[in-house]
Amino acid sequence: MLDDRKSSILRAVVQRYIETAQPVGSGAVVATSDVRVSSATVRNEMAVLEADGYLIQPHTSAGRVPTEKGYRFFVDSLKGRGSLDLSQSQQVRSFFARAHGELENMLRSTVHLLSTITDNTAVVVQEGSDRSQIRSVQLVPLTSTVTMIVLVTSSGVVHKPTIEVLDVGDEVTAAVTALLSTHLVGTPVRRLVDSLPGTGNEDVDTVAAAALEAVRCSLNDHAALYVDGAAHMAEAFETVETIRDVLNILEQQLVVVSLIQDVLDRGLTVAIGTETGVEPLAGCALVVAPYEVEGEHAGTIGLLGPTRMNYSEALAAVALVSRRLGRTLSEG
Amino acid sequence: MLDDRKSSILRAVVQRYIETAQPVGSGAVVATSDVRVSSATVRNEMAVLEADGYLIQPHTSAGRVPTEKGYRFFVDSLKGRGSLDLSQSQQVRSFFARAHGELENMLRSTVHLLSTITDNTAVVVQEGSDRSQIRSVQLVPLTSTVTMIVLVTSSGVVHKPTIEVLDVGDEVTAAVTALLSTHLVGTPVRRLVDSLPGTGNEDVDTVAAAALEAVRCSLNDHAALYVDGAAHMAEAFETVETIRDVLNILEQQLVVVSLIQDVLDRGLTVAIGTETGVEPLAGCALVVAPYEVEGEHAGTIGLLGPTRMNYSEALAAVALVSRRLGRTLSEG
DNA sequence: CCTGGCACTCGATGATACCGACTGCTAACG
DNA sequence: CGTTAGCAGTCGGTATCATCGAGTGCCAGG
Repeated sequence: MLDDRKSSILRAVVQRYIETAQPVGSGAVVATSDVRVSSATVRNEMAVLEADGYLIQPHTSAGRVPTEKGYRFFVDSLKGRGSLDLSQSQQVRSFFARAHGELENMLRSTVHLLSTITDNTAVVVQEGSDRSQIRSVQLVPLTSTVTMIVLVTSSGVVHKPTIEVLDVGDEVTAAVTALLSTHLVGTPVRRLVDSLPGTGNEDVDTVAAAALEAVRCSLNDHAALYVDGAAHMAEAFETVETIRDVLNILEQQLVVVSLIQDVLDRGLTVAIGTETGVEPLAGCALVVAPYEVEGEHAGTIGLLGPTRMNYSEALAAVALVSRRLGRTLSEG
Repeated sequence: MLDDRKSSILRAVVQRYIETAQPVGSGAVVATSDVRVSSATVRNEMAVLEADGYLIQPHTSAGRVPTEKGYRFFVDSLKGRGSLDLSQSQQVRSFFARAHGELENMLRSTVHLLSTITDNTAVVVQEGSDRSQIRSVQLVPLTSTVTMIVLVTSSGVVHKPTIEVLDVGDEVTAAVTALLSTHLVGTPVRRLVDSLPGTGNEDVDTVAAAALEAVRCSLNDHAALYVDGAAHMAEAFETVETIRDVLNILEQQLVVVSLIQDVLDRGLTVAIGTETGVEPLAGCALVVAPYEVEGEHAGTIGLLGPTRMNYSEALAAVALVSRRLGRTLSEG
């Protein structure tokens, strides 16, 4: 599509724009890229790139700014070649060397790490691992009418739905716990039984059915979202309206989770501007990478930044952290 | 301290400034307050108020803007008289009528409600209720070396610390679960036993001791923070720097939690600007109210906004929501 | 095809003037 | 003596205008 020289020029424009956030002129391209031609030639090429939709001019006498198409070309051309500087990868390494403990905390720290080293907003979506098993299930009465079911999966996720029960005694609770334990513990969460065999005790059967239903619900919704570094958004954009819009999106967990799953489903690792499909994120780009625990997809980590974010660094960071996170979680 | 007229004028200035975010001139005071004097008289009074530190002039030919001292006087003068409009209190009522379910979700929705009806950033700090009891404790092995302890308190909080154990069999896990259950269930979290009696089985004793220590740690830190509506900060301030600073603070859970506890300890319900003791919050005000579950302090809800926030509304909202939340949680 | 040169465009910057909101002061008034 | 009308003065905000310069498109010559 683009010959070598156009491609070099385009990459140089994007690179430079990412660094300076200022429109890039032909002179700057000659100074920073490896093309050995005059600025006049670059001007001619840039006019073509503009006609092809890779660049635009904010106004006649300004330099060029990349369009989404321009960013897309840039990102595609650097796939796989991202790199982190030493201190960053050092930080990641030492973090995962020290990392331990419970899943929730682990993800919370990971999202903080990712945000800190890249100066962007980081997100982690933890999905219900399809193949994880139920490790434990227990009914805990909280009040006379409310009982909490505590269910732990092998991936370390704790579910805690509540059900309303007309007060039954401790024996019933214990019986239901035993019944559920027998039939659920050890089974994969995706192959949850539809119903439980009757026990002859009506109270036990009623409570057990309600509990099973609550467990099913809880296992289905469960996709937890962790966000960190939203404050970086205030540095990335100049107008408060943009910041407000982006923060609003970030607070809608459902939107973010489905956005990320959608991006992943489309086989992308980077979604630029309107590619996200979320209108207020027009000025943003999202870089994602799934992580795997024991060979199974377990969640996704991502970085959200302005379209002029440092893609090379973001891709490398996301790739490294997802790999390390998966490995650490697999080790348990 | 201030005579009736000065106080009326000062209140009018603050009220007006809260509404318009513009410096308030003597003319505007005459138009909006109930003082029946000329603007010249108001000017004289305002000069005195400025000398006394209640107001400042951004520049010579502008109206007056309240100082922190001015806001403080205003807030003190309306204590207890806050009011919500009908649709807002209606929303609160219908929310709590429908509200049910598990504590974590409950608090998450509450903080969202509070943020929505007031158009400010809302926070909820859930503290470990001192008198809540341990309802259940169980060891759940996740991997061969990591075991999770799931502990549920009567307030519905689930603690889930992990410990590392050199692989012991299921019998040991079961024995430790039984041991801990016997000695912990039913005791208040603040009167946790120091040690457990020996059982003669060395593995059981070792694991039990580790588990007890982990439980103690987890029970001690536990103050969860919920934040919603941070996007409103982008509407409250005009400069991105301010927004960034405030968002940064909001992401530091520890700072926010101790800020709120500190404000409460000082017996305040409103902390204005530097009264918060957190430098980047100089332009913010915090309105807080504790909530009680079964007569015991269980946490705090708060609203964070610019110093020119609507205090009357905020005080009323925080008071109403904390009362309702406490009542709903007490019912279970 | 490339390039030096050149006229041109247009945002950014800065100077200048003007408007208007608001003040402080003073003198008059009840 | 407190209050008020009137008035001169202050100063930020806005509009106007000229200037500057970065960057462009185009053309003619290599």
